Order: sequence, then C-alpha cells, then structure tokens
Amino acid sequence: MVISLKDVAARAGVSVKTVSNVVNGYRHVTPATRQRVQQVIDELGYRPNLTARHLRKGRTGIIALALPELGNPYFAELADAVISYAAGLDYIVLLDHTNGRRDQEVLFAQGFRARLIDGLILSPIELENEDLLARGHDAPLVLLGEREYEAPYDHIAIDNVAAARTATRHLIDLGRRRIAFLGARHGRARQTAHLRLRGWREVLAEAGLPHGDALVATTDGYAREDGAQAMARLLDSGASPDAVFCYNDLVAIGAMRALSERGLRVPEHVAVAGFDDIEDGRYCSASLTTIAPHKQAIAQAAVDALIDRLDGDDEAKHAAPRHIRPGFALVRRESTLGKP
Amino acid sequence: MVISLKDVAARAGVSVKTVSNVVNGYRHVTPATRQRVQQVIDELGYRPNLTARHLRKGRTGIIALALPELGNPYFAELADAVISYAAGLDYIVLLDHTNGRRDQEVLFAQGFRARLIDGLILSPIELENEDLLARGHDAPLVLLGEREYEAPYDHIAIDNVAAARTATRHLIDLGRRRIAFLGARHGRARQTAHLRLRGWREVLAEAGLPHGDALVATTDGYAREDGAQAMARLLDSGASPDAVFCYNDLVAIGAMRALSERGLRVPEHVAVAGFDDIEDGRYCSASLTTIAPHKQAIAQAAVDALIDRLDGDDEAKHAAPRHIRPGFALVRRESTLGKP
DNA sequence: CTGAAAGCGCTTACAG
DNA sequence: CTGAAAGCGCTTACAG
Repeated sequence: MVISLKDVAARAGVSVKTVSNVVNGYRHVTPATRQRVQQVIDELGYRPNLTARHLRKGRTGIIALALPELGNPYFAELADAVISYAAGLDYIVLLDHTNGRRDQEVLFAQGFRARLIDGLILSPIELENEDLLARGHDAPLVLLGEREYEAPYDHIAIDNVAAARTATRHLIDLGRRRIAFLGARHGRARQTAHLRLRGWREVLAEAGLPHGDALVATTDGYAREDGAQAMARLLDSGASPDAVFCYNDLVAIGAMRALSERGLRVPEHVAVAGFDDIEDGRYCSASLTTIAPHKQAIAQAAVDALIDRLDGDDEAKHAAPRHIRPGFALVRRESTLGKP
Repeated sequence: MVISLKDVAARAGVSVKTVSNVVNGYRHVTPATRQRVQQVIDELGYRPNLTARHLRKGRTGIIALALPELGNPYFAELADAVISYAAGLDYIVLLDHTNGRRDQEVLFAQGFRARLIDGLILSPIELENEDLLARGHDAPLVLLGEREYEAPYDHIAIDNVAAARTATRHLIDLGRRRIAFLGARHGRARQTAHLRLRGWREVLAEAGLPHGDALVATTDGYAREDGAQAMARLLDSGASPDAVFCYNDLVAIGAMRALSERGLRVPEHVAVAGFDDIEDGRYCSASLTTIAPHKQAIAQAAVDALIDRLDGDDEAKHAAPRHIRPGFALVRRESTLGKP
C-alpha cells in the first residue's frame, strides 16, 4: 500500500499542511510537532510522490541533455560532467540522444517531453537556424557545441577556428610541411567541421604552405572507422602528408591505425593531432596530441545558463541571449613529438 | 500561456473526455469530431502535460538505469543499447551513476526517485545482499552485471567464470605458459573480479600451469591507469609473464601501454586478452582480443524483465525471480596472434 | 459516440 | 504556529 501525506497526517493527528511543512523543512513548526510527524513518516516509510509535487509546482526539477550519441567518449565525458554538476544544484538530468539526425533534433527543439522537463540543453549537428526560429515558445533552451545560429538562445561553444589554428600552427612548428585535414564534411557552411577546416586553411595559407583540397579528406561520420577509411584514401591518393590534423580524437585514432597498417610510424613519418581530449587518446601506442576543450567549464556554463533562465530573477530570465566561449588548451603528446 | 485540455475542449465545443480520446487515439470518436478536435489542437499548439498524466495514471513510463559510471565505454555502450531498446517499447530511460559506491547504490535500491520512476535497472559494484533484503517494497528492480545475490530479484549476467575460462584457455592454446591475471580485488568473494579470477585459476590448475599469487596483480579500480600501474608492478616483481588476462578492456589497454613503455611487444613478448569488447580495443596498435558479452541481449533481457513486472499479466508479475544468462563470445584479434 | 464529475497527491494562499 | 480547502491537468468509471 502506498502511503500519502494524508495517511501521515491522520496518524500523527495533524493537518496535511503541517506534514508538508515538515517534509519540506519549513520553519514555523514546533519541535514537538516536527518530531512526532517525523516519527510517523519513518514508521510508515512515507515517501513524497514526486509526480504530484511536479504537477502542483509546474516544475519537475528535470532538465534534458540531448546529445548526438553516447558512444563517442567526448559526449559521454561531457554528459558525466553535466549530470554531476546539475545534481549539485538539485537538478536531475534526463539524457537523450539524437543520433545527430535533424528530425530528432527538431523534435527536441520543438518541445518533446514538454512539461516533463523544465529546460533543455541541446547539442545539435544537423539542426538548421529555421528549425529554431519555428520553435513554439516553450521551456528554456541552451545550445551546446560548435554550430553557429542566429536564433536567440544561449549558446556555449569554444572558439573552433582559434583551436584549429592552434593545432595546425603546432604542426607547422614541428617542421611539417604537408599537413592534411581529416574529417571535412560536404554541405552547409555553419557546421563545426567547416570551422575547424577554416582554421587549418587560414594558418597554412599564412605560412605559405599547401592547403588545397588534395590535402583534405571528407568523412561521413566522426567515428574511428571513418578516420581509418579517410586516412587510407588520402594515402592512396598520393597526397603523402607528413602530418594530419583530425576533426576529433576518434578520427585521429582511426587514422593512426590506418597509418600503422601501411607501415608508417607516428610521429616519425606522420605527426597526428586530434580534438576533444578523450581519455583513449592518452593510451594510444603513440599517445595523442589534441585540443582539450574545457569540458568542466562547458558543462557548468550550460547548466548555469539554463538555471538562470529557470530560477533567476526577472533580469536574468529575460537577459539577451548569451554566447559563452569556454577555453581550450593544446595538449602535446607523443603523436607530435620531435622533428621529421 | 499554457494550453490545457479544457482550453481545447472549449474551443472545439466538446468535452474534455472527447479531447482526451482524440489525443490518446482511442476509437469511438466520429471522424468529424476527431478532425475538428485535431485541428484545434494544432491551432493552439496543445501538448499534453505529462506530469498530470503521470499523477493520474500512477505511472510515468520512466525507468531508471543506474550504472557505476559513464566514463567506461562498456557502460556507455550498454546504456545506449538499453535506451534504444526501451524507447522502442515507449519507455524513457533515466540514466544515473552510482560511482560504484555502496551508499549510492543503497540509495537507489531503497527507492530513490520513488514514483518518478516505474522501475529500476541497477548495476551494483559494492552493494551487499543485506542491503537488498532491507529494501522496503517498492518499484520493481532488475539487477545487472556479474555480482551474485541471494535476494529475490531478476538478475541478468553472463557466466563470468565460463568466460574467464574461455579466455585463459585461448592463451594456453597459443602456447603461453606464464599467464598473469590483472585486476583482482581485495575483499568480498562475490565480486565479479573474483569470478573472473576463479575461471583463470581453474583452467591454469587443470593445465598444470602456475597460478599462484605471484601472477596476480590487484587494482583499486578498473580504468586504463589502473591497468598500466598493475602491469608495471607485475613486471617489476620479476613475474615475467608471457601472457595477461585482464579484468576488462580498459585495464588491458593500460597494460599494453605499460608493456610498450618497457619495450615489450604485443603479442610477440606478451599476449593480452581483455573483457567487454569496447570499441577502443579494435583500434589499439595491436587490436585487442577480448570476451564480448552480448550487450544487446543483456540490454533486452533487462528491459524485458522489468517491463514484465510492470505490464505483464499477474503470472508474469509475480513469477519467481529469474536469473538470465546472456551469451558471450571470444573475439580473437592481433593481441593474441601467433605463437611465442 | 459523448458528457459531467471525481480524484491522483501534492502545495499554497487564505484564515485563524 | 496550524487547519480547511482549492486546484495543478490529466484519465476514467459512470451515465446517457
């Protein structure tokens, strides 16, 4: 049998209001009353029905985090950070994945799980600006990740062009001259891959080094296998790079595998740099040099932005959309050690 | 302004019951009425308030999946499988992590998030049998993973002893004679590590090969770093193994890193086998031989068991606790190729 | 095939 | 400091 507030009240000989006050730790309850009520609660094993509380308060204390996929360690690590940080602020995180598909992303943006969640942190891949503009006003939304939008929502993203420039510059400083880019994508120019590609291209152009399409390999996705295939294709094409800057660490790990299968050593023959700083990278046979976005800072900024809209004062609630840029760092490891 | 059923009913000139019928796709509504109501719904942008529905039905359609950590790719991959499979059955999964700490596991077992979730799938590390026996009757609980309990709950786990035997036998068949175990734990005998250690020991004993503590390295955790440290310690101790069977793939990846830092090659000098079949293992410089638990089968069995208790007929609901053993496979890769 | 009404279990003005 | 009562937005017997 399920115990309700009413049952506790009856047994303790007080009103439900008083029990509610005790459960919620309000003042203005005599210690004697409080103790008696608490005793009945323990005796009966009463637990508040969260669902009823949610309906009454119009709030659930649940925020959704919609990520492309959990299989990518970057997102798993980020999810971990968001969940932990939100828990410290008494928010529950409902984790969802969109598979990076536009229809799923639109679903979330449109208010999927309305009134189950108080707000949403969404990391879109394919979502378009128009999808956001068409959004019926609903729970607060914070955008995560590197795509750029004009729609008026808080947006947390590191500066991808700058990060890509840093990584590419590092490869040049090693003395490498034929630096390839792995993980470009066809299609729309707002995507993250374009930003990283742009940073790569800018720096090479400034250095007077080759930066044509012959040194760019596109991929369908961003998994290890995509990196391996793209690297193989690039080698077959005769591009003979002496360094590769990869869209992310997974692509880089795949690329290193493809290189070793052809008898090419990292970093002696080809230096490799990735992006994300996932833990796997530290344990590769040549540990992976990478761009480390400050995941903790990203997670905190996203949750803080959302909660400001939810619980902040009127000013915070209606402030202009913010664009927050957490930092990043270049982490140098074995995959870019030494000179060619 | 938030639109409720009542608003829709008023605008469409019908009762709330009828609107509810339309929303829930019940029969027995004239096509004309249905169409009119649907039109108003679209016009007003009405979305049912899930919280109210939950309170009324006494069910939320949410099940929790409490895992030690998301940072371990095995759990991330498993979570992915559970979420996808449950979604197909119209259940939402709330992902939680316990950090493998007993107090947190007890919290979930005791009914944390009562009446927010309909049931719980819990993968315990430190939880004790007595913790389960003390459980106040609450939402259905399914236990996941390899620890063994006497408490009366459905339990999904592969046969760890058999799997460890298979892996160890494989190493013997390669001609290896000094086969170490990496990732033992001090303490209680029910733990998974003990089961895998037992399988290892049994097979070596049967083969008349050394299986003493000199060939066993304990770890504090099961991360890459733990594996690297344990491997280093084992090598320093002069145990000079020609093969290692590791508690899981992460430990194996750490071990391979430690081996390469000492100039030992895999598999030429030391063959390595792991457990879990996480994707990283396929892209190691020597791709990793491993035991592959059927994750999909595990996820399905767990969700099915829970939903049987939730939505099944009386027989299914009150059936004796089941112990389900999904299968596993030995996946042979480069880390155990050839002969010494 | 449709309507009027009760009730899920809370929280919170409103009184006292 | 405590109580009686309304209401959050649904679903569902109960009628008709």
